[in-house]
Amino acid sequence: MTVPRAAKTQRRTRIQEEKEERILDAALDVFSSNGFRGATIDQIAESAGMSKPNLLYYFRTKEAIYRTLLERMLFTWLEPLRAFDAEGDPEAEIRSYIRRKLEMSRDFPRESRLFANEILRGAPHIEDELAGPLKDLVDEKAEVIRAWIKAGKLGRCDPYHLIFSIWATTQHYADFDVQVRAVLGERRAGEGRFDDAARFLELLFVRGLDIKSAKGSFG
Amino acid sequence: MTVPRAAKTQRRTRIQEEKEERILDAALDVFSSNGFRGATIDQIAESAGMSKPNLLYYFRTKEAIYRTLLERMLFTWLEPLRAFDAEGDPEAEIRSYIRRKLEMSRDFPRESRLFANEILRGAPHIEDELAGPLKDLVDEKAEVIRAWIKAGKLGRCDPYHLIFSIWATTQHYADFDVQVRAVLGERRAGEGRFDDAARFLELLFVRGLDIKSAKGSFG
DNA sequence: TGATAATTTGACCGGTTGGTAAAACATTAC
DNA sequence: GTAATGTTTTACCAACCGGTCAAATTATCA
Repeated sequence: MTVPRAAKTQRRTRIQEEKEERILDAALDVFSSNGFRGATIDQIAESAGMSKPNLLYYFRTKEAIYRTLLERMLFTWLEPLRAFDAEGDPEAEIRSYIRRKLEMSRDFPRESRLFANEILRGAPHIEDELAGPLKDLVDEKAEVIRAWIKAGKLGRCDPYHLIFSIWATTQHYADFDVQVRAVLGERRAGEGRFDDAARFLELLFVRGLDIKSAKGSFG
Repeated sequence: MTVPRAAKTQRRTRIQEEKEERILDAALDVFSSNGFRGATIDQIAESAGMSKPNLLYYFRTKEAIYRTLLERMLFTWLEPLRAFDAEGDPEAEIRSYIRRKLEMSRDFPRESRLFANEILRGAPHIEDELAGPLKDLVDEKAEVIRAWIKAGKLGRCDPYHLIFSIWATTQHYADFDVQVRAVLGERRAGEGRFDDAARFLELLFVRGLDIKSAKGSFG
């Protein structure tokens, strides 16, 4: 029998681990730039340097690849928000949250686009994830922000929309990259635009939220 | 001969106009929620209440429908930015720009998602539009903002990233609607979230940009 | 080395999809 | 009414696509 077909009980051979990684990387490329429906197994297989049946030996279906990718991505996507610390200084926390999210857009644009794609389509694969773990986490952090407001460390504002606006502005640089590049033109072609964005966004939020820093302004 | 096939010379029959409109509306539904590749002609045809060959009598290809939709959408999408007035009061202009964009997210979410989809895919159909007309318009408005800054009406900041951040935050409510709803839960289920968003965003930007209003604070 | 299990390949299949051909049907113009 | 033009339908096709199968090949290990 040749049943195992990747991860039946646990990770088996070194070759399995290696190939699966190559497939996932190729799939991330293809899915993030073509969407689930727009991606073909042949494309992924070719990009991973193997034949379609060979790829299907490691992942039984296209869906299986996609789901694996989504799972991994969701975890890292939430990492920065998890790091948001109630004990920390509001200004420092918000600044570093913005910076972290911006770094993710710079370093993992494919993951960001994969996520954007899924959400655009109505999140058919992760609706439970959104209404469950994500909502809980956001609720928790919103409470932190609300406490800061009550303590007078922050101007009054809706913490949910605050979080949304940080997500939106930072992910924009990954998801709408083509547009950003087209508009900026040759000016600041390289990674410089991420530094500019960080500067602008930190200023916008720190000032806009009327944050009273414990240790005064950094700048 | 039955050659005309929709708009050979000019708009001909009333029936043509009517059917084309129905097709475009159905196509907007289908394209915006499934992407170009994910949409099928059959789906569009069914949603428009006609047979596939009948639909193809009005638009020769799937591409043709998509292009028509994109063209229309781009025009209205840029409308709010065009309305941005150099002569106006900075605070009023930025407030109304935010409000207008937010209204577009509320009233035309399908168009917003169609656009987001196209950009996510690398804007294959509208790259010229982005690097040409869009860039020119943004350059022009960035100059306006820069002038306001020079005149001391606005704190120093990068006008391009300012525009990006308004785009991002406002379109977020259309493009990431599922996520927004999931996180907000039953709380503020209806259209109320747009009012909350408007309140938050206007506050964030007016304060964050350190705008010195001619007529003092509105609130 | 040989047996056993893991991996890879080529050939194939059924369903879907974008699009066509041609004839039937409806509408309008005279 | 009838001829010309505009519209709709039925039947169809070729390419693509997700996935299977069985045989061939390679790696592992006693």
